[in-house]
Amino acid sequence: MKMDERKQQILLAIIKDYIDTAEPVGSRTISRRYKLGVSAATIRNEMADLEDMGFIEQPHTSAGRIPSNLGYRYYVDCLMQREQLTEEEEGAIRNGYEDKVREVGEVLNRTGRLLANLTNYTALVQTPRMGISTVKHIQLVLMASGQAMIIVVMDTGAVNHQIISIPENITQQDLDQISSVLNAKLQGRTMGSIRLTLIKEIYFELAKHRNILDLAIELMKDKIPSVKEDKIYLEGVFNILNQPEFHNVDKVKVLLSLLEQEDKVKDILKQPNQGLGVTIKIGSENSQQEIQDCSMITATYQIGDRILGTIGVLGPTRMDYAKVVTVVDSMSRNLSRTLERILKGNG
Amino acid sequence: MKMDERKQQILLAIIKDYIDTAEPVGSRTISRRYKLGVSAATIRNEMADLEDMGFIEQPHTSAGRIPSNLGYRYYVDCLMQREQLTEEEEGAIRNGYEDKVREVGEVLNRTGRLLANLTNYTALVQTPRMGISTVKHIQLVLMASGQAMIIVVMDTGAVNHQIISIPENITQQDLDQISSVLNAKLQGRTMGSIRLTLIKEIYFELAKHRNILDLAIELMKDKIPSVKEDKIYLEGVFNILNQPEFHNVDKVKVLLSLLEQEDKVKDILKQPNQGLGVTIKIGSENSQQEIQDCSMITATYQIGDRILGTIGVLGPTRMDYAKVVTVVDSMSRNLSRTLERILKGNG
DNA sequence: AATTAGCACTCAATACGAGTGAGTGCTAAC
DNA sequence: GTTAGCACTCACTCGTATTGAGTGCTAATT
Repeated sequence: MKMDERKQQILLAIIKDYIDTAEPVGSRTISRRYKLGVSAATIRNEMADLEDMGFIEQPHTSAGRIPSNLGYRYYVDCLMQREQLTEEEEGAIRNGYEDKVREVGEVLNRTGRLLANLTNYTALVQTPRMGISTVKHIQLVLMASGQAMIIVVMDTGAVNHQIISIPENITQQDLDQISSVLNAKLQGRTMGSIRLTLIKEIYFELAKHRNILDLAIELMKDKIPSVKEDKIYLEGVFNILNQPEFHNVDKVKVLLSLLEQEDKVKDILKQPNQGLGVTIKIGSENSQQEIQDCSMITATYQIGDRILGTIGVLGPTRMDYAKVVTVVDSMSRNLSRTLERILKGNG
Repeated sequence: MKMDERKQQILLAIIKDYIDTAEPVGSRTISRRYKLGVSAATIRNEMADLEDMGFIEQPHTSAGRIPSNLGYRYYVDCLMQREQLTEEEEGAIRNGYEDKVREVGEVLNRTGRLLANLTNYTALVQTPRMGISTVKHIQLVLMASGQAMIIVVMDTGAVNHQIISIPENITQQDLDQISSVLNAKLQGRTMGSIRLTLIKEIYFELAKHRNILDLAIELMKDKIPSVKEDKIYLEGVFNILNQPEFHNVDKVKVLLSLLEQEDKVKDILKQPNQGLGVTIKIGSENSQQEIQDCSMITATYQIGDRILGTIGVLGPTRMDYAKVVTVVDSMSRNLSRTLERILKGNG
């Protein structure tokens, strides 16, 4: 069977209508609502063909058709025309980050909120991939005897801290000394670049201060590289409650408990990434069991040609692809630009 | 009408049964399930009285009775016996904080998780009220020309940071100088104690460095005191999905969108606080519209006789009060002890 | 050969009515 | 004061139409 012009138009009509109404759509509806110049009977015949080809399916015999995953796939690949942003939306994106926003964390946060608000689905924003941000400052603060806090500030504005155990006899002066050595050695470096050579340099530097040497080495080897840089900003989780497909509490529970598990959420975005541009995963194309009746639209953001991370929107397969693709694309470009401004602005 | 012994027993039976089953309970059920030594008919008569008195109500004519808010109130005030913790639960609370947990934030976090897990409702944990924690360290880091980050470490282990604008010509050396003055003046002080006298001291100290004086004063006056210390840890939000009263998505939506609004959540815990011990708010006793068919059980935690904050559990009015009261009480005491250990342990 | 009108058929959804059962209130007897 | 008995209520559950949107097939039409 061949996919001719008319079949395409009918498939398009079915998908558009279904995205709108969330109801199975029948031949009558199409012939009434869309001016295709043929009768319902003809449409019925074509629909039977489309079903044979696997693009649409029937929930039950006497119902209309709904798009299959394959149908959506054909739609986004061949039929869909991206929706233009309204001026309002364009404005919202453009003004999303007032210039006073300088912290990367804050930028990502706003990105998530905007994505969720513009699409009415759930937004996911990944922090920039480790290895791009560099250490700006390291500080050790004595909290109590035998306890210190280590604070690592990245040039992105990210701040990480953790409490660590130290020998009882270490003083704040000792810590200051270590801090200054660490700062001298690590400033401007990425986490990934902390290598043995550096550790040797530290060793050499502090060799005469045996009491703090071990601590310094430990920090270098274990504590600092373990600073976690990746995090997912989740926004608009509750938007799914507005979708008719989630009117039953059990489905909500499945999805929400997935989104509660941070590592699983990370996996969702950590798909082997297909280069630049917008990626669409439809239903069972998603590897995670729990979102196999959802679709994800993602896009990477970057500086130059270095990909930093991914942003995405998660919604039911019956999602407004035409719109979401535009929004995600536009937001990812804007995010790239904004990060470039912030990070290149620094030294 | 008088509340005699038997009425009490019947009310108690109704409430226990309803808490268990979430179904209206009838006279037959009571006479069968609870050995009161009287017939269903007698119970019916008593129930009619209890209804007149406002303690129970009927959803519709031919249904059993359910407790009214007033009924629950009478129950928790006069009838309820606190449930003992199981050994398991007691163990969980006791071991909730292994000794390696030294950060206040982490302690509060675990408190929330434990509360939610033990009760199967939603847990709310307020951070210790400003004014108790003292400044441990202040650090200024130059991020870019005209931009710096200010980091404030409290003795509780809380770390706050924000990006601020500074004059273009300020160098890291200038910032270090300010840092050291600020540290000298502020270490060991609470946020609340930053007063004009201190600012004058700074002024005196830095008078000869005109270029950084303004910045230092601004930090002291505006930036540092505005460090936000209060936050609510929310845990087990999705536990409400397991409650039959939230089987319909619209109710879920109302509650979840309330819990999304941080300031409203703060208000919930910020009720004028009734001294020590456990406080119970039932249904319409809550001031917030959205939780008028929920109950809140809260308790304060403190060091010595200084109240630091509140923890609480939010569930449907049909909540297992006997158990939750015990858990909340026990957790709040344990939290007080733990914080005491951490905070008094420091200098 | 493609299209369409017509028709029989399917089946979820809705409506309806009878039956069930848990519950009540009232009354009269204990 | 308590209880047995009874009539009554009313949500709930079935099973049985009824409806209506939808289909597939066939035969007539273009």
